[in-house]
Amino acid sequence: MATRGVSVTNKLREAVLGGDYAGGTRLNEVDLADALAVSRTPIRAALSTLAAEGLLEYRPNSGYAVKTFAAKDIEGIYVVRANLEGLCARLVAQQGLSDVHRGLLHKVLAESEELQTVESWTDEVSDLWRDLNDRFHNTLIEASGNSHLAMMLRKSRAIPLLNQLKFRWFDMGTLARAHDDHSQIFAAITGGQVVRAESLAEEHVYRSGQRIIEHWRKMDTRKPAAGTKARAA
Amino acid sequence: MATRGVSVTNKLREAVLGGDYAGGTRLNEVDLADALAVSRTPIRAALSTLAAEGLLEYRPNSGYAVKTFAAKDIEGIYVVRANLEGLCARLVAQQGLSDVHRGLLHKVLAESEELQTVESWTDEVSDLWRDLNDRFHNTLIEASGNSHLAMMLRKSRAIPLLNQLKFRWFDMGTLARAHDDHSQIFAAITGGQVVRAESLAEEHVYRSGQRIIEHWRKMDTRKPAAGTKARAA
DNA sequence: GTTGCTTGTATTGCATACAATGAAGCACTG
DNA sequence: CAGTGCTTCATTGTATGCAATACAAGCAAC
Repeated sequence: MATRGVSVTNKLREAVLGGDYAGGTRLNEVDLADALAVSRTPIRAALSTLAAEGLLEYRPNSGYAVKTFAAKDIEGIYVVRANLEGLCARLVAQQGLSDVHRGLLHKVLAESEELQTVESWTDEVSDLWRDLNDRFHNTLIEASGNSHLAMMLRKSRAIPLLNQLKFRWFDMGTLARAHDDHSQIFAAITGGQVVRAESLAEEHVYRSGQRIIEHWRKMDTRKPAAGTKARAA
Repeated sequence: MATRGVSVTNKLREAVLGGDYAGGTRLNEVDLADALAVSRTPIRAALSTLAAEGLLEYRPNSGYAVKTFAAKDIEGIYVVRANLEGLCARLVAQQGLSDVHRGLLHKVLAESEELQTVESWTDEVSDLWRDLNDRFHNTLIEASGNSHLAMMLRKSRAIPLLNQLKFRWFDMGTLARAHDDHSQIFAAITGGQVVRAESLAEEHVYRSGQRIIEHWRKMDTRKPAAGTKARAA
């Protein structure tokens, strides 16, 4: 078993990414210590780690707060992410896929294909697709063999609150399009079409980013009172 | 004045980036606490922060060690960084430069031009150029107005040991070429040549990366005994 | 000589006590 | 009544003691 510090860090990270705390929420050390049944020490370790990861904001003598993201921030993040995913696809197309990775991607695409047959977009389908989507992108990242790129992309994908939003608003048409994008990217990669792989991947991410920003904006304006210092119950 | 934790973090970060510790060096908490005349608590905070930043590696119940970078890692980092700097230049070219930023860049280029007249490449010149180079790139990043991109680039440029290597091996020819690159990039941006700005910036970083990898490789093979557990005096 | 166990020691993990800081409320003054 | 300074309290910052873990040296058995 890992140390308390590590497991608290993971728990807290999940909570923040999962949207358990509103943006701007201040995280009180003793409350967290109570809630997780540990002392303040591992809590502090976790908080400083998450702050360095960019999920929290730190102000000396004042503590940690969940970082807030405006729609404009999300836009900036997605521009970067699109570029990096494009780079990733290009690298993979250049150096070719290993049998293992090709197998994994093939499996993901087959399961995605199967998912097309469902009737309507339920939460269950949403979860399934999220898993497939993650597996597709993660496999590509792994196949690039570039650990720094992997780290950057991980950071670009870890945005508080986003997880609870992502894919909930999907419909079958959007799913079909996303699945088609994945297929095309895969085809371009296996076909050694380097430039095309890059463009497709970049465009794929960019488009899904546009959609997310749209919905983020709605969510943002729905509770503008938050402003600079939102507070949770 | 900031808290001890913060200032220790900064001191340690500088030390690691400046190459005070060999790659793989284990950082002992009590030794550091002694050396910096604080208790272990702020030391631990600093270590966990730096680990999250990717400068140190953490192993539960074993402590923190300076992350080691093989030439291949540097290569991977520079591929990413080149891409991001390209994106940065593109964004700036798209949205145009503010008067302030144009002024700053102009000043940097003027000073760089002046630096061309020196006779030989001394350490002093090296420091001057490092400053100018940083200012050029940082201004561009700031002008992009994308804080996430800024963060990613900061992480891509913060590599332990690199600072002590960078530019020491330059010569006047290399300087001339780098300065010319900067000028061209600036021209492309002010001229609104979006694609050209991107290509130039990407290529500029990529090339300087190639040079650095070369020298890193030399440095790497000079002390291969280090292996997995190099140790500093 | 090698393998496995045991024990000792160095080092990290955690909890807690206390100090320091900052923010909110209060009385006091103009 | 507005504004200012003080007091108080909640909260974070730091130090330190003790517990737990990992690693290495030494020993014993084969």
